[in-house]
Amino acid sequence: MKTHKNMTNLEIAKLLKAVAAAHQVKPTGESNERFRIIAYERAADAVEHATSEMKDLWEEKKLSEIAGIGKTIADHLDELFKTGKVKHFEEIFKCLPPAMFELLDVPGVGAKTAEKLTKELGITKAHGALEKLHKAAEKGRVRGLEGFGEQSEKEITESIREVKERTRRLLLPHATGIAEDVIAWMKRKSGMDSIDTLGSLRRSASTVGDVDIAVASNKPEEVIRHFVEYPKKTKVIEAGRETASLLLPGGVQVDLMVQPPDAYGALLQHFTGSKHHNVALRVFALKKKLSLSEHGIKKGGKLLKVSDEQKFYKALGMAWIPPELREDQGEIDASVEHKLPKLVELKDIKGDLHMHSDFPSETSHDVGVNTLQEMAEEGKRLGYEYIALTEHNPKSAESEKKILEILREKKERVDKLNDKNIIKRVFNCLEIDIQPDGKLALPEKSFDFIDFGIVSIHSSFKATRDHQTKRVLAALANPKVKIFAHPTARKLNEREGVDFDWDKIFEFCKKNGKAVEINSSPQRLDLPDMLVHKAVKQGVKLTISTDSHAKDQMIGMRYGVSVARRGWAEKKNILNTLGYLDFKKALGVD
DNA sequence: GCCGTTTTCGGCCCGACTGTTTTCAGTCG
Repeated sequence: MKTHKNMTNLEIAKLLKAVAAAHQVKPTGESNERFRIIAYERAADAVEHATSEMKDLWEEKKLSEIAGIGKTIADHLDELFKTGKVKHFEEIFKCLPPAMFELLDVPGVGAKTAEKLTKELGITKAHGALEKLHKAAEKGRVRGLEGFGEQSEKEITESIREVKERTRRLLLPHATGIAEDVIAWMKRKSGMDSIDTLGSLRRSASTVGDVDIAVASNKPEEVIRHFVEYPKKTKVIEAGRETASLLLPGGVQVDLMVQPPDAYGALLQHFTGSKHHNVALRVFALKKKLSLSEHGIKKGGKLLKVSDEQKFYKALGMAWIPPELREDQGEIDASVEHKLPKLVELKDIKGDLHMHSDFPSETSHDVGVNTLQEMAEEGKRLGYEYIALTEHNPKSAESEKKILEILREKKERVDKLNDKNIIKRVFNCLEIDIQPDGKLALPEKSFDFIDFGIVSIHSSFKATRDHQTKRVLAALANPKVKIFAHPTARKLNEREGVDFDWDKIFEFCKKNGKAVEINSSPQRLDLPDMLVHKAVKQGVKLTISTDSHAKDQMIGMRYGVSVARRGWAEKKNILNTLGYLDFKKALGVD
């Protein structure tokens, strides 16, 4: 494992996973070995999902604040950031081929298998390790090894191909669409008491791997027979008595699980996850001498079947936990103490504050496809009291005179639109670029022509955390700027978000009455849920908006609401749940 | 190696599947 001083969270996570794997392969014989492995895996997981870069936390001496990182690993990371290496880790990796850690990415290959393969096949270097194993398996050199056979060789070949072509994770709306279509097909058949999504889809995570669906029925064979007839399938992967899997175009896998109604609650709970939630829940249950599984709740060796989820949680002495919260972020304690948040709902939303009409504002970014009026009418249809039209700012290359003309023209058109009283208010706004130096891409006089501005980053994603933080704070300081839009600027499956000092940004927003946006567009879902949770804890006001470039995208508000819910947001945390007058007052606009 | 309203020592989730084996280890979610 190569290490250096500026390792990213992803690289550090991989390093910690490698340490765990090394311990599995080279047991020291100590009795706590098993748990040390688990501890390193947990730490790797925590680093991978942290909302700040470890290096930044290290500079602030806050490494141990991450759950799963104790004194020992914090010390190792301290050494890593100071010297670029960790002596203790190097000692552990000694005599192990670097190639083995690359093979861990292959599904079905764990530490033991990886080590055996690299040793037996003479693959040592990390670079190109996957290709070498792939070739060896294709040539039939794996089947002869002890503990391997034709089956496992085939498995390896297929898994590596899968890794190479790994279809990216599905975006939430895409996965939702697929699930809704499958569910509609299933409902054409009678004999099903309930049907629900499972897994990350049911928890409304931003991206989804497989689409998993649960059915309650006393006739599992019939349900499965109907399922495998799903017209859009490209292949039936497997069809057993209680489970079946289909492959859909684009490599999307849909799994179905069927249980009788009297055991459905345990099934639903178990396969909704998350893994971390379930582990924490079982630890909690053990203290009450209860053992949990997908089959039900065991007490003194006796299995209690559970028909619905409410009963499942009630049997543990807790309130039902909304799926969005099941990430082991404190929801179990909150549930026990009956302090779960009352999560915001779609019907609470009173307006959409980020959208683009076809008004020609001479921008260098995309314009929308619908007129100002069409956007307002769609807002009315969705039951909103207000919307904000936030076209991108005109190109800075235009003369100031031209820019002011464009903005005067837009203001007139919005004024006229407001005279028609389609909804209570159409706010005349702009989405303004935050330039690399923190200046806004708009002449000062322009601000007289708008009700308020939302600001966002569309370039210069790479810079130090300190620089990026100052950049945004400078932009937010403008009194007409009210909302920080798609804050991290991440694009799911495409680019990581910008690294900020969130404590500073949130503190500034709270103090100065600036709101932070949860952008609902499928590729963004930005602010990410973990940071929403942080913002909620710090008392920062949020908005949920769609960033629609066409009126039919405005329906996507539900996905932003999902993100808010995953971040523990209640109605009171979201500014655009307020009625028109209260909203105006809260945002400080006329 | 981590962690703490039953513990600063002594615990640490549960079950299924798979392939290669004669009774189980490794991996996964």
